[in-house]
Amino acid sequence: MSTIRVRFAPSPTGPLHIGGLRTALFNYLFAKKHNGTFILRIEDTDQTRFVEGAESYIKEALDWCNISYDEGPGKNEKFGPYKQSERKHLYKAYAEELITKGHAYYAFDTAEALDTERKRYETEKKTFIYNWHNRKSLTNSLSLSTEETKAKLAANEPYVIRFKSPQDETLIMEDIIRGTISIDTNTLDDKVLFKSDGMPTYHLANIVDDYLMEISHVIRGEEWLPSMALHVLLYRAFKWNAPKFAHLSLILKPVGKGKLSKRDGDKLGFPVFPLDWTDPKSNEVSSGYREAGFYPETVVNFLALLGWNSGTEQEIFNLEELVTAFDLARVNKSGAKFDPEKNKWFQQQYIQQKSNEELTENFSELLRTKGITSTLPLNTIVSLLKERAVFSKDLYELGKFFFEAPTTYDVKASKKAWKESTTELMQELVNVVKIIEDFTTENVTTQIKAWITSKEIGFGKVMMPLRLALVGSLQGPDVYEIAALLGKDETVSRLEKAINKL
RNA sequence: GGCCCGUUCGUCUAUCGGCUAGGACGCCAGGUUUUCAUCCUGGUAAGAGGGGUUCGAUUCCCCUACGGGCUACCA
Repeated sequence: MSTIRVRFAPSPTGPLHIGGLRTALFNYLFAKKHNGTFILRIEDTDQTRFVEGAESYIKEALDWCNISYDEGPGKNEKFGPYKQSERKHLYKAYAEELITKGHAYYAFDTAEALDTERKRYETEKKTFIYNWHNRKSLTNSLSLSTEETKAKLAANEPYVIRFKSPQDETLIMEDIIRGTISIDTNTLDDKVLFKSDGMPTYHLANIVDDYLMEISHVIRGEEWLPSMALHVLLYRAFKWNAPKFAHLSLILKPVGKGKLSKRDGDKLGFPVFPLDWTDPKSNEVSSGYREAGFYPETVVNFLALLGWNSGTEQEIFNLEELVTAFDLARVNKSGAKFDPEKNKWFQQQYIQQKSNEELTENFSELLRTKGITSTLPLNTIVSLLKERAVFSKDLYELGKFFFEAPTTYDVKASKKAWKESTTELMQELVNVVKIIEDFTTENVTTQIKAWITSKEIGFGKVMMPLRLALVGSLQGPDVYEIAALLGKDETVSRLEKAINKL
């Protein structure tokens, strides 16, 4: 059995998008499933698009999700460095090797010249492709004589190195997810491999590094599918064994057309980034899952199920379970729309799994930031509130009546609960409450129930206004529990307040 | 425009030629909780269209439509 080595290779041009996070996750799951190695490589060959802080953001996001890499920048650098900018010196020799072997050539066309060509083709309703059909009429080492080329190089004229894509061939390729893909090489572009600024393009750097780092499987987004032919051809030109490829479908926006974008999150009010991100130039803030209150388990689980399923009816998976169940062959071919509602459902499932202790800790911290101190048993309150919460921050809204008496009463609820005779009834209830000796949930329950029964009236006539007086609305946990937790004095005081106000 | 990929309930998906097309989210109804939420039960809703191949197609092939991606000296 050969060793499995996969890599996640983002470029640090901004915050990691959840689509990228899913690619990282699938790579990680595949590696762990097969006892392989998961590598992080930073692809920063485009200096003009470099964004400060993006690399550390990527690392932090992976870390938050518990997706740990075995090799990467600053970690276990066996095949390092793991940043392409630090590998700059490596690539040119490979590009030149290709020229020597006749698989690449120098091109001296200026950006303006190419632009003019493109425009000319456009007016003729044709597509401009730099390849076999027009190489000879453009300025490159294939159209120029050896002497002319040498002269240009000697004169330090700017040049790029282009791949000489083959003619009249149907390339048959295999993708683990998509099966057989075929392409006519005549439709291929002579892609730039080496730029005039001395840096390789993605294509060259990617292939060279995957080879040098002994990558066995390339798992990446569908946006790379059109480049697969070039990459396969490059491996062939170098006489290297190509890794296996798997192209993941994209995550689409919830409504409308197109792939999920940063804007969608802002518009529909859900995060599309793992962590908050402040753009260093515009100071614009994009909100992240972490800060929105989602658990990393939620994000991982939800993302895993977007485009993959285990074939069983299980939907809740932790990371270890995902590793065990994961199979690239069960990844879907088609794009998946992002569904914020289902995302929320996963979060709710996970908060229900949390222990009361952990949630109580979150809760007391939340109260501290709100400046609320209380002697009430927080863990009991949390256990009552938990099933109503989706995020731990909900606990505050859900339970704030425990700490402050209602100042207003929900209008609709008042109408429903507080009738003509209620005031008198509540006054009577105050006296009943006052004589309860030991103010436990049990005693409160039995004694109020006994009184209601003796009055021979419906329970709703008492319980609803009582709830309204204690909570301010017709919501929340069991009324007797609430009363017992608040204590006799507070219960009486809130009842009297309601009697005055309603 | 060209090239490549895709297409099952509104959404995520199961089905690897023979099913009353299953599950989940959402939504609706009922029950439990004398409130709300949770929970339970039930309901709603799908094979893009047209041709083939086959005894039989959601499943295999072709065409069309639609969706997506790519089409930079960006990744």
